[in-house]
Amino acid sequence: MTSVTGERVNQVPDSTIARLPVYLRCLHEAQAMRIPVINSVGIAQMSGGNAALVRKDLNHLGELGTRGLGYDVDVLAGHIARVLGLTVQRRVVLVGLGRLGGALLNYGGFGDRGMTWVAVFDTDRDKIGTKAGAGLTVRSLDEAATLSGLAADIAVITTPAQSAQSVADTLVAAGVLSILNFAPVTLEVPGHVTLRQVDLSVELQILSFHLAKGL
Amino acid sequence: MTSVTGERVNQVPDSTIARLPVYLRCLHEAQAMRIPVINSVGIAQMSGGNAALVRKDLNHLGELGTRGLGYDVDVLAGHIARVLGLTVQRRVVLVGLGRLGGALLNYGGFGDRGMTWVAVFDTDRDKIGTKAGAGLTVRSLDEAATLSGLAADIAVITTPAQSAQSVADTLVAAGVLSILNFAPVTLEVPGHVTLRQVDLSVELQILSFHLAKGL
DNA sequence: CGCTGTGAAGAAGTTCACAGCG
DNA sequence: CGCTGTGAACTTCTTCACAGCG
Repeated sequence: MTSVTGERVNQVPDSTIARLPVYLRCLHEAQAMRIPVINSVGIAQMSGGNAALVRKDLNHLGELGTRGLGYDVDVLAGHIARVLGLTVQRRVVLVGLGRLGGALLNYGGFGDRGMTWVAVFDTDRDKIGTKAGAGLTVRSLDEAATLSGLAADIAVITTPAQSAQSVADTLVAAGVLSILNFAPVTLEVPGHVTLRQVDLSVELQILSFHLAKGL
Repeated sequence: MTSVTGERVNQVPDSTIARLPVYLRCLHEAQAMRIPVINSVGIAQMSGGNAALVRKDLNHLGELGTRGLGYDVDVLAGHIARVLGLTVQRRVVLVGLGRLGGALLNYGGFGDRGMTWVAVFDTDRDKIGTKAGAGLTVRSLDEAATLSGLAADIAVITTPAQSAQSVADTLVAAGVLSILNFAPVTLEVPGHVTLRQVDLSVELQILSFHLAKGL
């Protein structure tokens, strides 16, 4: 759907999208430091990237800079937030209230911008009915009907690997369009669902490789 | 020691390295299912990738397959583990025993293959001296001498954003060569140190973008 | 005949270098 | 004069397509 607003956001490459949240964080830091204007070199330093790439990335969102000056921090932050869809409040559900799930629930960085936890699910009878963080009561995922009624945008899976696929199936059936999976399995979801895998042990193994290489 | 075995591991591209841990996980699943041989199509399905790419990736490690058959699961798993340096036990320290830190400490997936927690640090006086998971006692990072004595390979940072850079500096000074940072800041480390950033809120923001894009 | 290994083609992403505007 | 915006060069990654071996 070629968006009525005529944005050319569709053309923003994935690699750029992955960097925008980082730029946004840098801009928030700049705001906290009362810096009103920043140039591509400054953003590159703060984000650990390259200035030319920063310009290319930002240019995908439009011509937001002023030649000879740089970018207005507030304007740019607002623009990135809008492109990332953070101006809309996203409704997020957590499935699997283990330690990691609990950590995410109480992780300030989320609720911060655009994300609201709307439900917590677990299969453990001892946990169901108890209060999780954020004032939410832990429920059973069996109530798929309940899930549909939540109109959740994003689901975060922090269950054991063995249950992750069936949880994902339930979520997809309930209309969830985006899944962030922390379980160490490759999930299969229909093409219209966006899936991101975060496997913590993969990260450690990559570091291990670099240690092995460096000797 | 420029590896007596004359490996050509140095030429393995980063993108391949990032996928090897995923292939390894698939092979472990195959082992659990008593599947002795697997072909590139099978690995591609299990890992959610493309068969040609799987072959290219694996071929970087040598000619490990048998034409007309596929790859011996055990042999391949062993080879990948060796390339990733998982045959050596890696000594990992955790800095910042918050909820996320606690979750990682007790996350089975780590201790599993090649990773051993050797110390836990925190600045909170109430936590120092108490037992964390894995039978470790929480210590103060002030004792940088202690840290050096640990001969840690990898450090995992789960402190608040504001303290992460100074923690990283301390770790680098103590000789740590690989850092996995969960704090939402861009860390600066010397070139010889490998750094990986995992920012959980970045992941959610990327999902948010895809929701926004899909209308 | 099936599946790996691989050159060649193609796509995607990054860096360069500078024109052009404020 | 400084910094953005951007074509063009370059590099890296992925896919294709098939030769070649078991």
